Amino acid sequence: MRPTVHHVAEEAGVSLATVDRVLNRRPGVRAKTVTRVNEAIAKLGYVRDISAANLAKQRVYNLVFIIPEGPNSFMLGLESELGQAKLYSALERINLDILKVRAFDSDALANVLDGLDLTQISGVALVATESHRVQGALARLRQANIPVVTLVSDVSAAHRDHYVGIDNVAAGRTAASLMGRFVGHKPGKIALLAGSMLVRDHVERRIGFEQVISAEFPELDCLTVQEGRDDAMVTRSVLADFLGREPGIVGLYSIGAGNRGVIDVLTSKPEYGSIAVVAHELTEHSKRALREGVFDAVINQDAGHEVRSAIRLLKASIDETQVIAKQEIIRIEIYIRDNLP
Amino acid sequence: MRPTVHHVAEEAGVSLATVDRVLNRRPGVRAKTVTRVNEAIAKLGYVRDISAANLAKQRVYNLVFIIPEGPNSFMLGLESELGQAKLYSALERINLDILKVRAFDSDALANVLDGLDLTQISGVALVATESHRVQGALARLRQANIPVVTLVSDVSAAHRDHYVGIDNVAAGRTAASLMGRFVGHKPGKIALLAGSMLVRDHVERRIGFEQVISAEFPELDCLTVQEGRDDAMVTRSVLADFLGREPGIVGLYSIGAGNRGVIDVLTSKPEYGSIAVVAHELTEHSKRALREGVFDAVINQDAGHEVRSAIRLLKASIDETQVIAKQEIIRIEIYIRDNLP
DNA sequence: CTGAAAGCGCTTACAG
DNA sequence: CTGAAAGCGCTTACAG
Repeated sequence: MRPTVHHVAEEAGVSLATVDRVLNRRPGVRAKTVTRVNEAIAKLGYVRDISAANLAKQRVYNLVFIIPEGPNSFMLGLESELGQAKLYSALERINLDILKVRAFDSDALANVLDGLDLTQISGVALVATESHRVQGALARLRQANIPVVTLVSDVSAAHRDHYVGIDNVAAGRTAASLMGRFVGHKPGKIALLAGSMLVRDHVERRIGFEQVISAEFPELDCLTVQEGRDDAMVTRSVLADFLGREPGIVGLYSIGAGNRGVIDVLTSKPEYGSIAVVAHELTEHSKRALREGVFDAVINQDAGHEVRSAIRLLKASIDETQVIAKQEIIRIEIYIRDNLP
Repeated sequence: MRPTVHHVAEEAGVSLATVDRVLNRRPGVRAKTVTRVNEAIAKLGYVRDISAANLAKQRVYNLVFIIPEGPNSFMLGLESELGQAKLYSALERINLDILKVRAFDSDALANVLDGLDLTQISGVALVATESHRVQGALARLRQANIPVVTLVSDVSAAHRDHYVGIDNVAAGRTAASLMGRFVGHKPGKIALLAGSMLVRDHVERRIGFEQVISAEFPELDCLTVQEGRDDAMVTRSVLADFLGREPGIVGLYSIGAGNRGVIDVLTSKPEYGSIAVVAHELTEHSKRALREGVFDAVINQDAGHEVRSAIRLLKASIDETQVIAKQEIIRIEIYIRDNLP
């Protein structure tokens, strides 16, 4: 049988209240008593039963998720996963608040962060757009002992406790290796289409992509990055123009969102059918594009996994417990027509 | 505030004990009283706090995992994940027992299943080798109301509650699509190497693979399947012989385990360097093979995810609660050199 | 067929 | 600085 606080109290010759004080590092216990209790804990191999503790405390975890608003399918998917998570989290005394903020707008993000009532919040997860103000706001949270997790798009490591997302340089390299093989060593130009070069994830994917193309597929030539603002409408006109005026394109790497716009353009002219396409994020649109042969591969990160992982990491920070490291690694998933979920 | 048993009792005008009887469907309550309590539950939207219930019950979940023994790296990985899971599961009153049985030996498996003490067990997960006797043994478990989950290799759906693993036909199709692209539409022969044609997963992968090759890459010719018993030594000699006597092989699909043997043979002669290779399961060996360009792609299923999923599914069956369906889907993962975890 | 009281492992005022 | 008692939401003998 697992030892309980009662066993520890008896072993240390103190009361339950004192054991509890030591366990929770509350002040007002003599150093000598602390030592006695800690020795008893070590001797018995006592491990606290967190659910019993939470029951007694009537603890509630108030977690705030801040995500970009707008018609980006991936972010809508993330939001829907958060909705799902909200339902079952309630059973574990976890409250999820979802706040939306303008995409790519670091000031708007900083405003939301600054507006949080720190006395009401146990942890924060955010899809970051980095800026000096955002960094300051995050520092304030962490000073208040509120754990911060970045989701999908990171800030520099000093300003958050964890990053939940993929290694975007590696994702770009992965895209490039697939692209090179799909094109099949015939020379040509590669079009690059991103949401914005202001967010770290898109920048990093591009870096990884160009690394591998220049090192291993020198016959391919990466053109200047076009920006579609992760918006299907903008993407459509930007890409249509670009393909119209650049002949000899054999491959397209769609770094960001806006896949609907990409698909519209690619299916608008028969000659675009031969372009090898690697895109990001599995959505209903990109799944269909894979099935119909418009896209050749999609690199994905599992939004549901990311949401659950962020929740587990925040809760573990708050409880000061361990997570299972391998469970929290977000994989760079490759999808082709045949392994769609 | 969430309603509790106290609120339900008051609303229904009964005692806590009676509420508890209804909640747990215990006998000895008048039908009329049952209705009153259920109405109160519905009216208040009461949801039982499982951790409080488990605390009161001092409930322990005894889960048995049955996996094949032997030097198969994937199964050793699965075992190590089970070891990990054992550590943290203890915190949630879950006991894991790991039983090992000879690989591909359905009688040995049936013997272990028949030997289980059904009064001591809450749930069973097994890597299945199917047979009539195994089916019978599983039926006996399920009659005793013990949930059964198959892991990695399935039996027919009537004999288990859940299957935790990938769709192996789709995995085979995925391997074929990659193979076809990697070979690059030049004609040639494809070698197929499996562990055993007695296990469903290997049979299914082969079916999927040949479907896609014959439909979409008619220039490729699949040769007779060789069996390596998921053993590196056996695999090595079988494959070396085979490649020695079959000229014109442009691709190799390694359906099962025994990757070490495959790597040894492929690196033994320079002319094998041009063979496109798709294999299964990410292990230290196959990762190295990807990095060094010996393998072109590896199809993987995440053993850690499978173990955790099996535990969650068994626990949910026992508690009669819901799981998050999407979290329990095991993905057909594709790894190339660039997206290794 | 039903209920009052004690207990699961932990925490929290309150008293001293 | 320390302890006795009550309580978190649920379940379990025991009594009637």
